[in-house]
Amino acid sequence: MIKTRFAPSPTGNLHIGGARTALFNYLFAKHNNGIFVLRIEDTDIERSKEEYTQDILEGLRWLGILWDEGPLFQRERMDIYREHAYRLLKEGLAYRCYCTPEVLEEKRKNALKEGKKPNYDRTCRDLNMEYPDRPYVIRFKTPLEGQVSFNDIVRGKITFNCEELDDLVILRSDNTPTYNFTVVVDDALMGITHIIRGDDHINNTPRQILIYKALGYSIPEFAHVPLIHGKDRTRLSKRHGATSLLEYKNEGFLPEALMNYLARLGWAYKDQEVFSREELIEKFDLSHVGKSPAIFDMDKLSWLNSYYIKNTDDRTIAKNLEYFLEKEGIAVDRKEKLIPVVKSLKERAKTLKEMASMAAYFFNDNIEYDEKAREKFLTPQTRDILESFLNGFKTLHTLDEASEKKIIEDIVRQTNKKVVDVIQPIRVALTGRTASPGIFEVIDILGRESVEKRIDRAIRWIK
RNA sequence: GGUCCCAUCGUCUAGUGGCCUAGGACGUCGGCCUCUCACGCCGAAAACACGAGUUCGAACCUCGUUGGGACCA
Repeated sequence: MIKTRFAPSPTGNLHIGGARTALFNYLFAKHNNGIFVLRIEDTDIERSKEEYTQDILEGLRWLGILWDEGPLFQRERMDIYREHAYRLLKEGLAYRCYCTPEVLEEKRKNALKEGKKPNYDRTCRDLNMEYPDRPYVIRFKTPLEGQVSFNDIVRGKITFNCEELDDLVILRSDNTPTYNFTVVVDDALMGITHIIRGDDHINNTPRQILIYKALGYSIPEFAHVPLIHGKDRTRLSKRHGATSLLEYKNEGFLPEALMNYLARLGWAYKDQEVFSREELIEKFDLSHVGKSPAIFDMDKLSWLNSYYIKNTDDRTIAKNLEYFLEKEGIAVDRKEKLIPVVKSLKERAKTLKEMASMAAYFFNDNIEYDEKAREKFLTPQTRDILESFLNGFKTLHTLDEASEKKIIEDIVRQTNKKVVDVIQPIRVALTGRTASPGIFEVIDILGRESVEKRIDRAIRWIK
């Protein structure tokens, strides 16, 4: 049974990179009918915050990355780590180190001065006595020589020399375990078979493998996926913009679009660009994950989002639109307008937020005129056009495009103007802007009463 | 600085020794459509980092150089 996990530490929001790591783990597990576990690595009490945990959980739920087990919290498992640390101590695979931070700092400086590596010099490794009254840390006994290598699923064989690794601390003097130790204990105990994580962890892997071996647990498969970079080609961080996945939600992105985008960042399936969740699960594999870092490209995300807006059913979009309209403070009193509005706007909006701002004028007759639009199209010269249109419009028994068109064509003939010159003032009168869906569509959505009210208001405004 | 990793259009990528005159997508530019704005459609520019080798043949294999990144300090 395949088992993967996503193990963020709640020291920050869930960002794009973390979300993609989670996604790959989720897709790989689902593709193989396996289990996806969520584990919160909150051992760093200083920096871990409850709000970050919430952000992570909410972000994953929003994206639809649902976990089968968890969330497990490392803070509740401290005793387990301690037991493991003392077990290694008892078995002679770890040792007590009494060196104080000051001494260590001194040693590090000296080593550096002599041009040596600033590794711990293993003074306490072969100490055969205990000092019951002195504080100590527990260090792992790293083999003095030999190599550790592993077969990374995405990168192939990676080898490290043991001399490069020093005797890392597994339990601090305050009795708290360290990162490289807790991950191993947890992954082993939870039966994780495939560890898919960012390649910033490659350097940790050999130490972890050594710990697996010392503990007598079987070693999982590793797959290190490249990090996501910002435009400046460095690791994605706060200064690259969105710090939380939920900001994308608030900006009006569809979770399906973001998931699709994230999946294609570092992974490809031939020439295919658009994937539903089901298709991703069906087609995802680690062998087509790339090795080089990918740069986050807002333009492409934007394109995918508009694609998904166009191709998602109207009711779903309408529900979202309503949410965004209300968030912008626009009361949606006439809900029956929602679907028609979506129909005409889904081709034009790149995000739901943008759609809401384009939809605002449909829901309130007291529209605001865009300044430039007003100056250009609501003038004494266009008043006649508006009046003619209003008069003609009032005589209509039924509202249909053909007869509305006829009114406009008549005005065109009488005034000797171009169609566009007649329509634009009407458009501004009805929407307040120079750009909108087709004028007959707008009239249809607005309905007789609103149209007359708005044209009339524009005429009075000119006077 | 040490260790490890990486390298195809601006960006995401296809490519696993002959199918490559290097394909697709976003973006850019040009055109068509058109009541505005979009959508859509058509077209264009745009890449195998460099140098050696292996081979009949290399984007693909090997080595080196250069560049980039991550981790540790």
